[in-house]
Amino acid sequence: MADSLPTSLAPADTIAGLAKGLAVLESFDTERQRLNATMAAQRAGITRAAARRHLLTLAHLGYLESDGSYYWLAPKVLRFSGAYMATARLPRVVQPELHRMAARTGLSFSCAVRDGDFVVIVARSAVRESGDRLLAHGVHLGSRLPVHATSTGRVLLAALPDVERAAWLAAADLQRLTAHTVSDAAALTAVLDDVRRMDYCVAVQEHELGIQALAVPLRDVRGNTLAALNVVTATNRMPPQELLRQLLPLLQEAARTLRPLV
Amino acid sequence: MADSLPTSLAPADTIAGLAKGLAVLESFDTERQRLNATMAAQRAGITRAAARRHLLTLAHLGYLESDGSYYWLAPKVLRFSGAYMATARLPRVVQPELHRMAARTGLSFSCAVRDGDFVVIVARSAVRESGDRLLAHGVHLGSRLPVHATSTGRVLLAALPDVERAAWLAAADLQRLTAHTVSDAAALTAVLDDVRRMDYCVAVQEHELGIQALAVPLRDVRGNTLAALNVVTATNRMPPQELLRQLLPLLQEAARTLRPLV
DNA sequence: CGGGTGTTGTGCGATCATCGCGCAAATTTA
DNA sequence: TAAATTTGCGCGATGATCGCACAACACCCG
Repeated sequence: MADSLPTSLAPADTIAGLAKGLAVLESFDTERQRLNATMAAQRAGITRAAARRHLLTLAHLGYLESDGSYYWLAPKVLRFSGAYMATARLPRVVQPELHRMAARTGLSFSCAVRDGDFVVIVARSAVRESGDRLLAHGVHLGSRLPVHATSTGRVLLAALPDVERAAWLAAADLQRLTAHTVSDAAALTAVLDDVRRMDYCVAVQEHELGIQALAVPLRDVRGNTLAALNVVTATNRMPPQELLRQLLPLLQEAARTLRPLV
Repeated sequence: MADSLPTSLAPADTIAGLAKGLAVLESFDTERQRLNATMAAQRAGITRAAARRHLLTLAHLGYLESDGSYYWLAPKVLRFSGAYMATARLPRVVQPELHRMAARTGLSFSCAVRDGDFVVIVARSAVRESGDRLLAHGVHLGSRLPVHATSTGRVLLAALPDVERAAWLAAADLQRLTAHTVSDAAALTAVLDDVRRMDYCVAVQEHELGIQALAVPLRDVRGNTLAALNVVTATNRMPPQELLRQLLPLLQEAARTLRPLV
């Protein structure tokens, strides 16, 4: 139900069928992986009959698979991410730098941009920890993490002009994800002011227990913040001040190197 | 122009707007990353006016970015792959096995399924070679490789029933990608018969010079081939018979381990 | 076992979203 | 500067999409 159809009025030329179809496709997420017409209708905010037609169409085109009643995502949806990854400048130039840092430190680095209330991971270099347990496992390319509880998200929020930031904060639902999540608008504003002043952000166990992250903004030559770079570590491996001492210079250096390239 | 709109007649309830919109979204690929209304119309096989409306809609929904005339993919398209990767059983169960094999051998392993004339990479464990030059670089999650010139593709083709295989071969455009590509239907049939008999496939420099690959089918307990697992090496690192001797047992063992899980 | 209650599948006529024509503005070429 | 070409987009006609409503099915409970 969270974010279904665009709330803003359709701007002149809009294809309703396409918007609804994508709303249907978006309603398949981590929680609801298998939907029937009734559920899809609810989640996408359309009628059951319409949902059925859209599901049928998506299945016919190969984006969904179906047993007749239920539908689920087909691998064909990877086509879009494949095309994005192959063509978009940002992941292409950032990826090698992330690999380099990961190789040097043995830690996991990501690059993220904002999409509404979430950050989207557009590049990542994950390192298997001892054992093959992945840190912050389940974070893939294309993963969506809540913007208010992540180091990258806060860096991106901090880069917003005051009015936009205020508007976002007023509308946002700052869910408490762990006992450490800052879920109060005033408190978050203060945090974001800090982020602006320091030009980095540390988030300790705000999104997931046992995990902490450090992020810096990635700016282009004109000073626009295009993305955020971050590194993730287990809290029991490194105290926050070590995180800053060892990894902040590395991230800042990477951001500086990438500035003319993005 | 290649594969735009579904050629089969629309089956009863189909939302034309959605089908066209997705055709538009699909027309952004590696070759053409930035399109205007005219080009998108050509590639998607619709009129310019319609293309414009669909592009506008996609941009409004956040899937495309635009400077007013040209359009390109926005990171929001990663949402779909993120959802697929988080929910689909296949990549989830295969991924750890790929990592394990990659860690043991220092080589790159993938898992692929077929989508028409292409295989789609649904899971991958890439290993940076000495230096940080990635082997078969540019192969990402969601990458689409021609089915006839890849080890995985042939394993998947070999699993087709005779009639389907024949139908596919009759319609297929077997592009010659390197001097080694088998691009003759009769020759490919023979190759596929071999693949069936041996239950593995080696492809040496057929897709990319200097690269060879070995693939085996991944079957479920009922014997249906769901995907293909493969490993890629540089031709100058390992002669084909070594590839078979060292890596075939590893892949077969992985496929056997995964059978009850997929 | 049968009637009631909720859910699902889908045909159908009305309606409004979508169609592409075609003009005007912008841009390129001569 | 004028001609030729491409692009942006308004408009009325039309047919694709809408959701109602009924039938078929599943399930529960008296």
